[in-house]
Amino acid sequence: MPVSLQCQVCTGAARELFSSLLPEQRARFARAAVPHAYRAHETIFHEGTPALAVYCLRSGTIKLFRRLKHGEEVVVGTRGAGDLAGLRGVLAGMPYASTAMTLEPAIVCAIPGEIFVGLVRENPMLGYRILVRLARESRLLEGQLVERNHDRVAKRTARFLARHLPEDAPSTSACAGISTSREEMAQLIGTSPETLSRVLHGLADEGILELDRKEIRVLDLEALLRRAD
Amino acid sequence: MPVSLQCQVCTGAARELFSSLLPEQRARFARAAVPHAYRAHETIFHEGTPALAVYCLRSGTIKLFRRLKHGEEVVVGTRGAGDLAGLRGVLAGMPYASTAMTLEPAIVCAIPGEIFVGLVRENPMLGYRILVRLARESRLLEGQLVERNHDRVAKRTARFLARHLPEDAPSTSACAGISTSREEMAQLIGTSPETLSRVLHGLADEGILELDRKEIRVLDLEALLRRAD
DNA sequence: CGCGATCTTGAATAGCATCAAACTTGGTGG
DNA sequence: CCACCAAGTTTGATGCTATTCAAGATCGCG
Repeated sequence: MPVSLQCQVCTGAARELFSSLLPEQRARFARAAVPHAYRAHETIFHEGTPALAVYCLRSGTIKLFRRLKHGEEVVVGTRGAGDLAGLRGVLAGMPYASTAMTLEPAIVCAIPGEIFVGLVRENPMLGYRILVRLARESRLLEGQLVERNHDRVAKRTARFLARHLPEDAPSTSACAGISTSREEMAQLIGTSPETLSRVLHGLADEGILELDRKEIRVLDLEALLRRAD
Repeated sequence: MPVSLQCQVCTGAARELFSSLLPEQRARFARAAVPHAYRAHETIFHEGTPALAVYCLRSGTIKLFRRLKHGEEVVVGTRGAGDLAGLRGVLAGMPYASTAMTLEPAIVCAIPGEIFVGLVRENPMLGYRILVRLARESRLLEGQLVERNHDRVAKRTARFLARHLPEDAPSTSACAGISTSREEMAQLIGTSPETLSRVLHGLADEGILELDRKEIRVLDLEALLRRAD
């Protein structure tokens, strides 16, 4: 798949992150960064392989997951436009701790680790911004994994739905923008497809949702949010 | 409890972390840092309060935990000599995500957040080292929480015991340095005291451990490690 | 020696995964 | 246009792990 993209040093959502780069640094960045258009369900990097690059999402969504010995995939996070992936591996100088895979078509810039680290080390402002971002991300990760340990599937599902409502959601009748299969949705919530199905139909029976193979409509947002908390 | 300690800018395990400080910076650090000797089970900072300081452990051990609505404590990590606590809150400019409490008597230096952030921003080498540390810590956190989600209590217990063996452990007869009560040990493993008791006695019945109210002796390290994996 | 705290043991139960079978749905080709 | 197939989804039945509640055992300590 030949790509005729050129890295503008993230004109997108990550622009501010890199805004402190000097012209020379910016040029170095742009020269080294390799953008690539991925289709849905393509792997960007594999758990356990040397962390050679940091990936910057210009568009699309990806999931990060670990594979257990048993073979099962555990999703540890998702990233969207403007987010970075593979950051920790590169900084720690260790292999990637998880696999990154696109959930939808995505445009992703690969920034070689050495270049990235070089820029971070010589540009304190960039370093500080990365630090803040990593700190925020780490807090969030902790919260999500604690939540997954201690909240019931029903609650997590409600929260997941609430998080994926389109912005322009009318308060009583919204449409969850879930493009993924039930299998994948179950993974993101951290449960099995069967259990998810039961929970979803439970909510439908109570008139909170309306289910359709392709779409999940929220009929009673109030009630949904009540369960999400 | 009046303390006559003085901060040497961490002559201990965290020394290398701060080794890049220039004399003036080092002096500023030492002036601002406030060491304090805590007894066991004292709270260093509370979840939800503004993150005003980074804490650097000179000696002792602490646990970090979140309290759920239900009232239950969820341990999200432990820190020992040379480790930092409260780092993410200060960097993210957000309240502490967890509460820090000593498990044993500990000597801990409080470094005001502004001073810490100031030093990090003006000393790229320090910033980079903090970054690497945070990246490592975050990977570890992720691994531990995933493990807690998907490994059985028996396995986690075995791992916990293996991690807490004294260094000079003879291969077949070691003594786990567990000073805490069963209640606390259960918290650290992420289970209930009752379940922990059952698991421990299960291992004892198989001749892997020998239990005593005050001490846990490992009789068959091989077998223990086999269960830990 | 007795009392309170901690630890242990037992029984009942919740929540979820798993297995397996029925049921949709969309696509394909006759 | 319809029959059919494969993939995805739903539903039911069952089992397992760990929690919870409750009662009993043990220890340390006054």
